[in-house]
Amino acid sequence: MEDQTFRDFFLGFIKIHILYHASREPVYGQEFADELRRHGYTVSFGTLYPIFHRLQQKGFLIVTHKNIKGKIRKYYTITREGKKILKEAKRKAAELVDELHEN
Amino acid sequence: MEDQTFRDFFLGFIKIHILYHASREPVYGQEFADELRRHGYTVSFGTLYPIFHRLQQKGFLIVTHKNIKGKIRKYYTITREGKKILKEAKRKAAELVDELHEN
DNA sequence: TATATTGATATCAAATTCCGATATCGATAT
DNA sequence: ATATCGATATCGGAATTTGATATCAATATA
Repeated sequence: MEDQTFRDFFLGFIKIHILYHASREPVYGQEFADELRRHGYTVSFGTLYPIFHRLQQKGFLIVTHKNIKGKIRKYYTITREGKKILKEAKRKAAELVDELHEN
Repeated sequence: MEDQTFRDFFLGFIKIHILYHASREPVYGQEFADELRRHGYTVSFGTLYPIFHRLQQKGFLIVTHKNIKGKIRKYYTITREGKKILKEAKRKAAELVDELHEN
């Protein structure tokens, strides 16, 4: 179960995942797609890269280029602003889970 | 803190909230907007109503019209299909929260 | 009888986002 | 030269989001 009729439910989750990982260590797109797949999310690069770009453009991530064996990788790291959103996301996600488990 | 630079992070949360409430009792738009506001989400009716419509169209909700003191209300209730998504959402949300709280 | 009010849903057009497919990039291997 | 490899970028069509505005049906009021 994971298809196009309800992917939009989880796009926010994916964005939060990105912020979280980028708060722990620099992340780049290709690797992150695998990480997401491991968590059961499927997302194409046509979706993923623009998300990275927007998060950067909005000031939640910063990027550094790294040349790895001749391949350019763009590593993203969270910013102070990004951390604020992440914190808010943490709170809201916890609240959601609590509510979902009320009797 | 809750503005248009990161609303998209939480639109999925809102949709899950809808499914959850519609699994407990019939819900309608106007009332639900208040409920969301209580939870710290701001969303206009131009966003909210189309979400209800799509959830219904995709078979996750069913609607019944009720005439309350002359005002028509559209009460939405979750379907079997909707419950499946809700269950999946519950699992994914819990997983997200767990991950966010890892050291 | 008209019209204002009230609680509610519907829809519009512009902007943004999503998506799969396809292109591109830079270095190394053949 | 060109094929391959790991990676990022972008295209155009579709779908979603948004604030603003319209509409609806009944009742209250003038």
